[in-house]
Amino acid sequence: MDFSQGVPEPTLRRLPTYCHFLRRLAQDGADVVSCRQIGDALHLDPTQIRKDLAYAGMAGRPKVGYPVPELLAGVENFLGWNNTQQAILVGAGSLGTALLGYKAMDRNGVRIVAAFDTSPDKTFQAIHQVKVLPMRKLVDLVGRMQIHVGILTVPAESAQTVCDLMVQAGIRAIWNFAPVALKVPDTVIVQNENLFSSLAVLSSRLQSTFQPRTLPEEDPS
Amino acid sequence: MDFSQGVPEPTLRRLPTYCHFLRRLAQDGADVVSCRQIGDALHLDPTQIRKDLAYAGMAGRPKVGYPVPELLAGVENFLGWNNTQQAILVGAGSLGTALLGYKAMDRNGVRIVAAFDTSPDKTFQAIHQVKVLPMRKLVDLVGRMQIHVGILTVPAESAQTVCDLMVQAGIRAIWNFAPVALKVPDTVIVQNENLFSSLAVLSSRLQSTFQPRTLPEEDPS
DNA sequence: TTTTTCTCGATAAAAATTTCTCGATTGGCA
DNA sequence: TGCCAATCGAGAAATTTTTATCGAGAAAAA
Ligand SMILES: NC(=O)c1ccc[n+]([C@@H]2O[C@H](COP(=O)([O-])OP(=O)(O)OC[C@H]3O[C@@H](n4cnc5c(N)ncnc54)[C@H](O)[C@@H]3O)[C@@H](O)[C@H]2O)c1
Ligand SMILES: NC(=O)c1ccc[n+]([C@@H]2O[C@H](COP(=O)([O-])OP(=O)(O)OC[C@H]3O[C@@H](n4cnc5c(N)ncnc54)[C@H](O)[C@@H]3O)[C@@H](O)[C@H]2O)c1
Repeated sequence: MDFSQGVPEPTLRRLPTYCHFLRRLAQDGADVVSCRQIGDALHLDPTQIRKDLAYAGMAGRPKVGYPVPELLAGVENFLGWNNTQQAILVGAGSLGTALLGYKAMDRNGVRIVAAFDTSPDKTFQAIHQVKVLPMRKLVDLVGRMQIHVGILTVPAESAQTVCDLMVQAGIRAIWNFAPVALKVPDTVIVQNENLFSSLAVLSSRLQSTFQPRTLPEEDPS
Repeated sequence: MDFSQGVPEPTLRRLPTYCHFLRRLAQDGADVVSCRQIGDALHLDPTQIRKDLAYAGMAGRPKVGYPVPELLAGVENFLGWNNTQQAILVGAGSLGTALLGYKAMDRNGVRIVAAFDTSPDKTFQAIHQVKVLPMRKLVDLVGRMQIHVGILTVPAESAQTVCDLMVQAGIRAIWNFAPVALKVPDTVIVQNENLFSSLAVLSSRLQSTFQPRTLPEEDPS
């Protein structure tokens, strides 16, 4: 398999889905699983799954499939989900609160160890067992705890400012929920999460079921 | 331009970003904008932007660029964001509450007109001015108000049940936040929103900055 | 007016990704 | 044991998406 370019992003995006499915399978006590089974459950092409798993370094056996526990462990390991990254979250608003309360995060590679906010109403409280601190504590805490991941859930207009602060503090990867393109040094990774992108795909598809964009060819009947 | 296959999904996912940028530009009173400017601001290739805009049916003028108001209106119109879809949300928990409070939704093609939940603690209250109703009211309301879009924010184990109910009620498109592959008839559109996909891309990238997956060639020094 | 420069539109090339095909391996079963 | 069916792995082909190139139009400058 060709690793010179790293793993294709689409593959990377599918792997967590496999993980989730495999976990349920493991709970149900399944020993082995074939790509076909996974494909049926997840509505994906078996060949593609096989290729994705190969990227993650997993091999199966003909006629049998993949051993579920090994496969799960292998994929989780590949994604770096067994040594959880510690993260901070900035912006303990609606979305921030939801993320703080999202228990599944722990099992998926990230643990939020502290939140930050400007609002005095929020600071020095705990939201879902995570302390909310004032912004001035950010740089020190990030440096002291060697935190690499920052989650950005402040309004769009504050995003760049907060981003700069994160970078200054030593954050290496930013998960950005604000709908802006952050400016960062080359050494910092930004992953944008844009809800409206998905929504656009949905509305566009929906719209085209009402009034298809393509005029149909003459019916050959 | 070739519309026989519909618009490419990557294009569709980029369009909302352009919209957001254009809105700010329009607020600032800009008359025209070139692909180059957009590309600089959004860190994208100008050629790609031009192609995306062409898919949306927008044309510019050489040397000048695109007129901002027309471009914005055109893209919004293309995405169906000017005749807002009404939607219901099921699962008024952490995430559901955040979405109900997300004001920007209105400007991006979807208005949540009602929420539903099984928990008696939640029902008959209003969250962010949206009423939360018990599940038994769902089918009637969806039918009566001719609602086509459903937002699914219940725990994974309830997702399929709720999905079936939505389909039965006449929902045509489901925006699914639960990490499961829903089973629906062909006529129903499902758009999955999987946070952990993005997170996987982020952690994988971060991991490879620490220990690149590719063994480096012999150092030529 | 003429020249220069910028930007679009269309087409072509390149790259990435998905899908297909085929042979090989394995386990089950007569 | 020997055959059959299921499944994997690898490479080829097809498709999709991104990037590059070129000519032309339009404004600004000379
Ligand atoms: N609510 C959603 O469902 C949702 C979904 C997707 C994306 N988003 C995006 O997430 C961001 C936050 O949305 P929200 O709905 O949670 O908003 P919100 O207003 O509820 O929360 C924002 C929080 O950030 C804090 N804040 C503001 N400026 C700050 C600063 N300079 N430094 C630190 N903290 C600051 C505020 O005190 C507030 O607590 C927005 O950019 C929004 O576009 C929200
Ligand atoms: N919290 C997050 O940040 C987050 C992020 C991404 C995805 N998700 C996903 O969104 C879903 C909800 O997450 P959450 O954190 O909001 O959970 P939550 O427990 O806070 O909320 C779930 C809500 O759904 C309601 N509910 C449960 N079963 C129901 C049913 N059968 N019919 C109607 N309502 C029902 C509950 O009463 C509760 O109000 C989960 O599938 C989760 O994986 C959550």
